[in-house]
Amino acid sequence: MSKGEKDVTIYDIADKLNISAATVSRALKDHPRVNKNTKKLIVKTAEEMGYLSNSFASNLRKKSSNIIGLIVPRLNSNFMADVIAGIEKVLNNNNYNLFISQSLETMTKEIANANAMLVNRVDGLLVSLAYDTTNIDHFDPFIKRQVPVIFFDRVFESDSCPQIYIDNQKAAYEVTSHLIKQGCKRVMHITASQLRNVYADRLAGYKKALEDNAIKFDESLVIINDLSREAGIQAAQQILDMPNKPDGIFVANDSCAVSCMQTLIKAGINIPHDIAVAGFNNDPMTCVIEPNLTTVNYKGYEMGEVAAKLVIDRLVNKNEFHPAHGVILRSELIVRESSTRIT
Amino acid sequence: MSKGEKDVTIYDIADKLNISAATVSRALKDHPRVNKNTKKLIVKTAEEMGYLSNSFASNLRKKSSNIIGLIVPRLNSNFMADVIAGIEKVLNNNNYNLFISQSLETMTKEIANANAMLVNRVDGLLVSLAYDTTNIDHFDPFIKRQVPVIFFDRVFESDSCPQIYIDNQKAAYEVTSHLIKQGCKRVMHITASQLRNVYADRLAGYKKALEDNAIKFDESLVIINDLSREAGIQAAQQILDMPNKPDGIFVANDSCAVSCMQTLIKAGINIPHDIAVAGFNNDPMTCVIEPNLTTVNYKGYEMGEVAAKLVIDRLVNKNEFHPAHGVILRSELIVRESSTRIT
DNA sequence: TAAATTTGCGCAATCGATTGTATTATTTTA
DNA sequence: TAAAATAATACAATCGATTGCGCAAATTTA
Repeated sequence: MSKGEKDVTIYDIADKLNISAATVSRALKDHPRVNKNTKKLIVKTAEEMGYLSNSFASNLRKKSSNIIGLIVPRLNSNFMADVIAGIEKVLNNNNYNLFISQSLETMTKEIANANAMLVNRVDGLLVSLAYDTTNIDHFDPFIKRQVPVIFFDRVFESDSCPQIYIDNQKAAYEVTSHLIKQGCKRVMHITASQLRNVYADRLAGYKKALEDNAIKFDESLVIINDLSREAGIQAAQQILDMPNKPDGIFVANDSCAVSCMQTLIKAGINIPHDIAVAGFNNDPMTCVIEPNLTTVNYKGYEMGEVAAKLVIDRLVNKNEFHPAHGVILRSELIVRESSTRIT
Repeated sequence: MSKGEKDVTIYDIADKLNISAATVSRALKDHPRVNKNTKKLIVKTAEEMGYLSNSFASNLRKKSSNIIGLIVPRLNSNFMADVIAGIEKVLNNNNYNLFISQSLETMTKEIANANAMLVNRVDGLLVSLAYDTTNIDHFDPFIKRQVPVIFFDRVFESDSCPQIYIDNQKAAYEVTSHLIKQGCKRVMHITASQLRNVYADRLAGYKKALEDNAIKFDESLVIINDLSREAGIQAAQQILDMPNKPDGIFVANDSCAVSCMQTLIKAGINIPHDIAVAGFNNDPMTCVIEPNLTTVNYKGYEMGEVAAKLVIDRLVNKNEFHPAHGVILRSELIVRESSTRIT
């Protein structure tokens, strides 16, 4: 099988140069106590011999992997792509690698992912929770081992883990208020699992806006589903069957909002005049659908950066997490035609 | 710093039970030469003590990581999400983990990613190439070390690496033929870097279809860009400036096709009657744009599965790669309103 | 019942890099 | 020039799991 020449080790280099492996090791990591010329020679020889440091050995000895784990619900969104880009930038600058996995919105897979991260001994963990995660016991082993765990976007209240998110309640309040200002009297809200802060807070913001506008909260105007495209179609059908239809809809994500809109439009509903619609996330899709979708924008890239900086700060600079665990990032309402009645 | 109790090792378990570490090690991996009762006791004790196998030590000794690397141009597409899901399913079933990274379409980052994979000693590597990758020298170290490298979708001709892709030429031929059948006489083609098989083959298929329909190939009807949304807008503007406009456009990906269409429509062009349009990939967006976009569908999930199975087969079953290196998967033309003139 | 197997377990080397503690060579200081 | 300080290198233990080999006990076979 392995006709391939054996991997070159620091011992091979040491033998060749008649020096000790310790010096080779130190030279390769630019230790100050090694003579400059020796260093140069060693580095050159290592290169010539095709040396590749064995990270297993190194990690074993150093008890660290320089790998940060990332667990997200899904990868196929622009938001997550931005988050990842932000994380990668910071990690690369600090010589850390990223281990990515997706839970596909299930706690089961999230647990499996966490275990994989544990076994592969990541030095830190960044997490955005799945829909149905009811507790975060699966992250306890990390905390016990002093591996920093940081939640972003879909966070979980925990004293041991910092959290990064936007003010979802405020954002939802703004969306709902905006719809009301456009003349909506019966605003519907479509959202997902109330286990997740992002959806619970958005519902809270929605309720608060109703309240502040003296509109009575109507339970029948709230739909909780998985915010998938299919769910959007179903929700639309449900709306079409309603005798007393809403005149505004605030959907907690864009792809669901879009499919819902499409279905409504096909059924002859005029948007925004019969029903005004708003989404959340500012997905590229929002500018493809006609009329363009009002939505909430927030910067995934920045969120990724902040999360990564927090871990790095903890790992590299040995800083304890700031006592105030929450970092709240900015978001903005983007008004487009799907909700514009007054011009 | 680390007040956390030290990690439990097999030696701790061995001491506690007054047996050897060798037996503990064997018991934990269910070695047949260990008594069933001893095994049970060891497993139970390990659990109680909160034992976690140290993969560094294990990997060092076994010279394998059980990690497969994945390098893709971008993560934020539905196609890639499907691919990844397919890969993960197969890998999980075989007790392998996945290490994901994105090149963001640049060779520089692709090389950096490859090096990270090398350092972290993945057991196998799955790759879809960036736009501007001109050679695959950065994968040589893997091949030298007998680490299987498999290309999918955006492949590179190489004797050492199997390739999985669709028949892009045929698919493009079908798209172009379809447009011609709808009455198009001047079909434009918008595509990307001809370094990549997918785009070179699509151009070839486009040319072949023209030829077979006795239409002379016109260089000025081919635009090569990066197929981004912005590029689609630019391309549309370029078209609008043309004195002799095309009456059909075949774009090599959907998001570019969509933004191009949007721009054309805004300028008063009627699609499909003035210009018929077709894309590639069957992104969800194709059913959001009006008129819905004709496109080519191919199954990312299956492609991921096949790629992963190939590595696993090589690693687990020690099978050499099949002499016929290419696996060609099925694709299908999906005709929608953006190109339907005849009904 | 003696011989041959099989079962169960331990010894000790090994994987390759790191690092605290010598040790030797060189330079500086007194 | 001897003593002290510094620079450069080497020694050897260590990280924790794996595994070939050996040995004893238990079981089977003849």
